[in-house]
Amino acid sequence: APESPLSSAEESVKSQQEEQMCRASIQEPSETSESQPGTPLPLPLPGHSGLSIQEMVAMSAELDTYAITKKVKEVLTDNNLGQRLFGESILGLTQGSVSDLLARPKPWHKLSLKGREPFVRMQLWLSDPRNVEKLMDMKRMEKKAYMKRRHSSIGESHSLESGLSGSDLTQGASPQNLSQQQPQQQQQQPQLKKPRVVLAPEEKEALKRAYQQKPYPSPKTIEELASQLNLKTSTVINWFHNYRSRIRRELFIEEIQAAAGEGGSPSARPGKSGGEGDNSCDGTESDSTAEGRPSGSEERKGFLESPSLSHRDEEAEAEFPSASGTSRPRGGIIDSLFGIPESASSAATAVATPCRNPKDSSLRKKKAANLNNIIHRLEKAANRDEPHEWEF
DNA sequence: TTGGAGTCAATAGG
DNA sequence: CCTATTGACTCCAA
Repeated sequence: APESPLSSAEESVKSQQEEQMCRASIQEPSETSESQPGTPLPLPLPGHSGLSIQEMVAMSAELDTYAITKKVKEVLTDNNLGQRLFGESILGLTQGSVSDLLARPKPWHKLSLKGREPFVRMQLWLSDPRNVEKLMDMKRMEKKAYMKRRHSSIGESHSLESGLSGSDLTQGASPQNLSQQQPQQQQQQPQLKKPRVVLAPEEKEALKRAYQQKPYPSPKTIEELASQLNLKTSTVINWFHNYRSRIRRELFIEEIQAAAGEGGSPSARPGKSGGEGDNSCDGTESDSTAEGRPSGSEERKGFLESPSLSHRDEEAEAEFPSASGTSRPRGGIIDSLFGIPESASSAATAVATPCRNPKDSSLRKKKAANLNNIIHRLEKAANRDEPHEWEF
């Protein structure tokens, strides 16, 4: 299949590390009748023990999320089973979420309890000898139901029996309402559908540039960006939330890959071909970045000092220092971010550190993002009274 | 309130 | 059909 260009060192496909969960010795507080506040998912999960998924998640040993997703993808493709079916019936997630999860699994130690749930379900599914068979059955039933519906005018749903039950209908769909919209709304449908904002490439570029200047823009900056780009403030805010989150995730992935094929030659991200020549940067806005605090009681911010002319690179561009690694779950919490003057107490100092090495800027950019994140928190903490322990 | 984590769900490509 | 991307939302913790 069109898998990655870089063959990550395949670890033994054997991932059978399962069976550590399950009733076993861990005695749970007996009945613990109290129903989980959560557990909205009606997914009964293939029989298996009588534990709830959350209980299993809680006592599960560390799982290799990368190996699990790799195996799941393999099984699904080998059997022509789609993500939608798998997601809705096995994980209780939608197709898009499954795609994301399978393509970019976060390392186990970075996952919250909630985030681990899908992986535990996947592991459980993988260990079920009849997993494929069951899923195929469901697929057949769906098709049958579909055909029926298509034919006869009325189609009622059945509850699918068979061991697994199926999908749920994620409720959700809470009514929206909200705000206005740009001069652009005219839906014939009785329901006003929000048009779903689609940012233009130049808008994304501008946002990325803004992000490099300030990963955590102040409300004022956000306001400025929004008006300059003609976007709603909430859109800009959401964009920053999402971008930060996604950059962070990519860092995790590299962490995993690096761990997998340590020795080696990480090689450089292929990056696509250059593309056009424009790149004159600042085609539209530029300027900005003003934000002058009259009172100046704030900290001073100095972003990149040297304009340099190293701007290019597909994704966006950035010349940031590189720090290696991030954090380890156990052991040294700070095994990284060296190469940077510890004494550096401001974002400007760290971020502005030049780094002559025009290679793999993508990687560097991500690490820079992480660094910025750390810096942001440090500054925030410093601003507060007692910054007990920081954990990166 | 702000930011992070997880997701949803619309939509762009195959 | 299916999968990948991504703006927006919900829930939660600080």
